[in-house]
Amino acid sequence: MRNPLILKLEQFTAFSAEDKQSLRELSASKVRSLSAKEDVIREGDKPHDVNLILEGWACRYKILEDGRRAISAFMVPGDLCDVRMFILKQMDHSIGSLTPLIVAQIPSERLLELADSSTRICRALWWNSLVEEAIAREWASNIGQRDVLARLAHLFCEMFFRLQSVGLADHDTISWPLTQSQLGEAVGASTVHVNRSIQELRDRNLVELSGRKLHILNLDGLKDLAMFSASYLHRDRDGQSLDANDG
Amino acid sequence: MRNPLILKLEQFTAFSAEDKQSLRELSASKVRSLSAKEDVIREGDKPHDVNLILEGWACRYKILEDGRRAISAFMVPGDLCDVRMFILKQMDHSIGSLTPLIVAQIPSERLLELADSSTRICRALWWNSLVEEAIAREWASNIGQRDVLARLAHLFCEMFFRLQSVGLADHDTISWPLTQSQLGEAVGASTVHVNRSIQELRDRNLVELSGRKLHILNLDGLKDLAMFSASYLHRDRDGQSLDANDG
DNA sequence: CGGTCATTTGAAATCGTTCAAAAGGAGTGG
DNA sequence: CCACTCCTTTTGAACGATTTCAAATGACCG
Repeated sequence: MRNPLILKLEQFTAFSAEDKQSLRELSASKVRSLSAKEDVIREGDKPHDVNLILEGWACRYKILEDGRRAISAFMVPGDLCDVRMFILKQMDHSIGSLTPLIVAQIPSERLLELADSSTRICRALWWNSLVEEAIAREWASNIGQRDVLARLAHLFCEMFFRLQSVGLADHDTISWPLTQSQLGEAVGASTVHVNRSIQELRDRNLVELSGRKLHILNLDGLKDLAMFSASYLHRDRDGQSLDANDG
Repeated sequence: MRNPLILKLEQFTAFSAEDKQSLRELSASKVRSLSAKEDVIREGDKPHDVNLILEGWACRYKILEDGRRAISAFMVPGDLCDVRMFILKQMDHSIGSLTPLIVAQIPSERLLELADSSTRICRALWWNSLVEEAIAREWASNIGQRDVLARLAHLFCEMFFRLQSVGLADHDTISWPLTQSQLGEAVGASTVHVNRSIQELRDRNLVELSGRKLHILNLDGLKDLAMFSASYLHRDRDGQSLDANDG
């Protein structure tokens, strides 16, 4: 199996064989399996390891005082859960599994050592945090300015590109483990309305969603409806100047 | 005048006199004045300087294809506009002034040098980016899960605490330069609805908003309504262990 | 085959938008 | 100080989007 972290970071710069080897060793750290609907980390925790998702989906969430759950991000293979913990005293939100999950628990010292030892890897990790921030901002403006139909279309586009970049898109199809109610917690809409909006996307022949698979029938149409522009994902090898040349 | 960047970063760790001096010199870099409604940086730009806001308010925004403007963040004195540009090839959104603005244009090399020379400052800057990311996530869940009344209440709370931390709150009053239509672009609501929601907040004796001033009459009530918890602002000196002891 | 959870449907109630217009500042030039 | 203008705030009313509640249907698991 290709390593999803390496695949993702290579969107930024080309690694040397040595870089890749170090990153692969990192992912071979203590591997942990979780089932669906468990917490990887809980709000208030001060974790010592960084969790790298190898398989499955997770989400960042908060429980509001009135009991509802707000999902603020989805995380898929290649995503690092909590790099921020080098600095922040405690988690201000929780991370929970949405499917059975396989994560590598990377001791934070090892990650720091690696970043210190290779400028290329250090920059790539930095790039990665900045892209995560950009995704968070895009999420906010997605939810703030679009109607629910376009929000869903936008989310479908984003997850398609993100999974594609870690080798998890099969042509125009990705796995889609989310229930409509989880989708509602993410886009800020009721389950009923999510359901009706998905039907509308289906009627317009943009997507097909069944059997935990999302099949994108008309990517351009979906992007138009969502007003989606992929620039915030920064997949354009911003760090080319750092490229290693021994691949 | 106290330096807003120092005040802000000191929420994380206590600086030495020397640290403070370096930071002060940074803010004395080329100072630029802008009037309201200008762009500080435009989407697609590749800036070479980092802009530090010394006075005034700015916002991050994108223009959507249908012409509407989505505001995804407000920026106030002490905020650094675009640290991300060390890594990313180009801006994926614009930054525009909302009031007349005074910014220090810090050459990126100087900021990097400073970060290299002091672990304390380096960590404080890192902390700052992570808090910005947390603010972006909170923004998303604010807009996704709350009704417009609570969204406004939440934004009022956030800006109050942020301005307070850079010494710009006068007891329970902060300056509030935003028009209701700008507020609408930020919280994802029509101007009319923003107006009616503000009236409701007024009727409930939570805030008073007039003459470009926001007067908070009942902070606890406002926080309850907003389901506001300040933990995401990480004002609790997470980096205490790095504290200098010569203040 | 029953039980549980996810999806779908209908209808009423609520929230928020849109359009159009009036009222209220704040600044400018005479 | 007034008249004029521009911009923001406020109001009313109709319309549209979305939620809520309640119930039916479908899918999967043991």
